[in-house]
Amino acid sequence: MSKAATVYDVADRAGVSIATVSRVLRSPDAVRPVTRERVLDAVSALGYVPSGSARGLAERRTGVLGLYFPGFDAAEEAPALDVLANIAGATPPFTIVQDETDAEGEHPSMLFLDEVLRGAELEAWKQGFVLMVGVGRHDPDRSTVRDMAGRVDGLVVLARSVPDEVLARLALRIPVVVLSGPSRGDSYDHVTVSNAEAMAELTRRVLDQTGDTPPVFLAGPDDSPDGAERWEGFSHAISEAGIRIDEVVVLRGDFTRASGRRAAEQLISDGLPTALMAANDQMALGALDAFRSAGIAVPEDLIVTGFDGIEAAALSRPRLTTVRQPMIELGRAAVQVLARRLERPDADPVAVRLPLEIVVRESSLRPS
Amino acid sequence: MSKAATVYDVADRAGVSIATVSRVLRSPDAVRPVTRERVLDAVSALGYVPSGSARGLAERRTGVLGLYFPGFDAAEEAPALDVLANIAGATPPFTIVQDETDAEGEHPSMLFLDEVLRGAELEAWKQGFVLMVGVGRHDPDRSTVRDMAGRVDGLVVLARSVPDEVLARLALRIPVVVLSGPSRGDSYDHVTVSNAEAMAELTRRVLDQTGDTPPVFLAGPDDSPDGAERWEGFSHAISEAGIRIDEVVVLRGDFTRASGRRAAEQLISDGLPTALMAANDQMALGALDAFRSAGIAVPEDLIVTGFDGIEAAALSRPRLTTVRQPMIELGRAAVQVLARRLERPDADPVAVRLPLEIVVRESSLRPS
DNA sequence: CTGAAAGCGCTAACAA
DNA sequence: TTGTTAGCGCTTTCAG
Repeated sequence: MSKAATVYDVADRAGVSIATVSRVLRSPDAVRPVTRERVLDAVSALGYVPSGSARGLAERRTGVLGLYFPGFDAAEEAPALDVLANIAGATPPFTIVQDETDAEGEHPSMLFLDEVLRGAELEAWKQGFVLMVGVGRHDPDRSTVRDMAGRVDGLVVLARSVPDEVLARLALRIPVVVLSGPSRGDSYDHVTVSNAEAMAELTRRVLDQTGDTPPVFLAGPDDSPDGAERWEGFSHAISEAGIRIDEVVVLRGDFTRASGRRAAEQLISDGLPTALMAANDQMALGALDAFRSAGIAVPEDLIVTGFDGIEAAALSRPRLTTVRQPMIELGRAAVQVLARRLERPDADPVAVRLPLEIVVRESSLRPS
Repeated sequence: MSKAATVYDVADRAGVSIATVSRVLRSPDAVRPVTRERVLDAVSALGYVPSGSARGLAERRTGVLGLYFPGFDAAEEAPALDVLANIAGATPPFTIVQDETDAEGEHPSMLFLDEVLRGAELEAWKQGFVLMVGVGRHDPDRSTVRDMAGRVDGLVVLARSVPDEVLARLALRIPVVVLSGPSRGDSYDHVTVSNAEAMAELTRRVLDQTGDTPPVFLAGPDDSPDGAERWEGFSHAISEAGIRIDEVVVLRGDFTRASGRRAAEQLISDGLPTALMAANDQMALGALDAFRSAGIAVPEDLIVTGFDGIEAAALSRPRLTTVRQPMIELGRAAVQVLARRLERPDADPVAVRLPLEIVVRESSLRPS
């Protein structure tokens, strides 16, 4: 790690000019085989690795795509993990935990982002890009995202993770794709899902079973755009069925399992509805927990539905009816749109809307 | 997105030199407030975003850390997803799936990497770095990782994802941390877990219950270093108990749930052992599936254990006894070690070994 | 086929 | 406090 070799070092050693070194690396065929060999020898002898910065500067492109997520809110307080305490031998190689309690799986939205990231990764890989993942800090000026914008060829941004005016500025420099959230008539490319439509359909199906008694809606935090769209779909279907919206009981949670549990407990003491429709799976699962503890049978006593299609929803008892987000596809689509934009910089902005999948499972299937 | 503004543009517009522009951005206090304001105005007026490449070149550091993973083997054949087919309105907003069968959750090692990535992300965020995630292609020359190496300040590499000689060359240019896998006496920093010791302990505990009848071992693919270490721990405990290794039945799987199921089916027809110890959770869960179908009771009829501590292992019935990898901590530790190395480039290489957690659940608790 | 030289956009002495 | 200037390492005409 002394001092990294540069083109000059390689050129010297091979007895050629730096231009030739560059050629050998970029277009090998434009160089006579003997010369090429000499250069390649020098390259490996010196352990030459080209500087991405220099290359990026000269080429005016980096081959890197960026993915920007909002910050780790909860994780911020994660313990400070002191690695140095674990230098080999300093700690026992394992610990033992007896019979721990049922898994909670309380990573609210991170699970979602993990999968989106995986999809993005996959598609970036296919398209020959590397992905740079940035996580928002709570800087007033959003400098992280600006930093990223300076080092990538294009940026995928999670909706509402960046203030509009900052986004507008970034878009001046590189193509930006907005992921999820409402697709407004702006000039960015968008990749979204049809939250409202799917929730409306799910609601219709629940109403088919419950008749005219409206389900209770368990909403998310009121600053969540997804939550808002889901509510919109729900209320649309409700009105459509001729039920007055103000007859509907709406409980508010915060997308965590605990808040679902609390909501269910409240219902248990206030009197059970025919159905509970939650704005996400975590809350629905929490409710399932509470109902089980109280000896209330789902779906016999009431129907429960979720939204998102997280893995735990398929593993619960009863398994949870939900709407599956195409998380991997969202990531892939975003990168694909970005790559396309890079090729045709002035095509019209596109709004890609991926289909959701309504997954009907036992939690909503009332035995007749 | 016309032509991105540069320092020169900003300087012109603000009527100052480029040095002053740079100063305003790097050390604002070194500039008279009025001048600073003028520059900042020009910056926003022009939507100036500094070029990371130029900055990186001049500063000789990028503020980016790299994380390199081996390629998507299976995913390679992932469907080619044609986004353009989904331009808004072109497809139905949702589809409906009735009563799908039990979730498979067949992302072999990706789940592991997801979590490691999340940990790395978290720590990078804390330390003020951005993370660049690269996924290996099957290039003969490993150009992806070399490309990455050229654009980051330090690199975390998953063990065995990069040939030794390539790694050695990269390490000439930037610090490298090797994640997981055996920590040999090389000059890199290592972050690993104690696979063998934990597996040995788990085996002892199983033997406590089964007495001298040796468990069947369900191994992973033979090119997996983790798998090898686990086998090593298992066989160590076996010998220690005075059992001859060649008395042990070893089945080989490929870490997938399906292969676990097949192994279990074979046992069912060949005759049940007292215990089945799998080299990872996926296979153990597959075995659980097969036993359940066959009406065989776990742990009453035989004990089953896994390894890794994936979420599904906590949600199965019976819940699976396993050894939990500190995946998030692995990612965090790797980044932390890297950051530390960046500060003190010539400290001795460290080998961090994180403790595993043996999680005892019902699948291994024989009722007495 | 190869070399010379002009940038790419920014930082950091060094002067003023 | 501000400006001048010399790189940082690489790509890419343009000559030869």
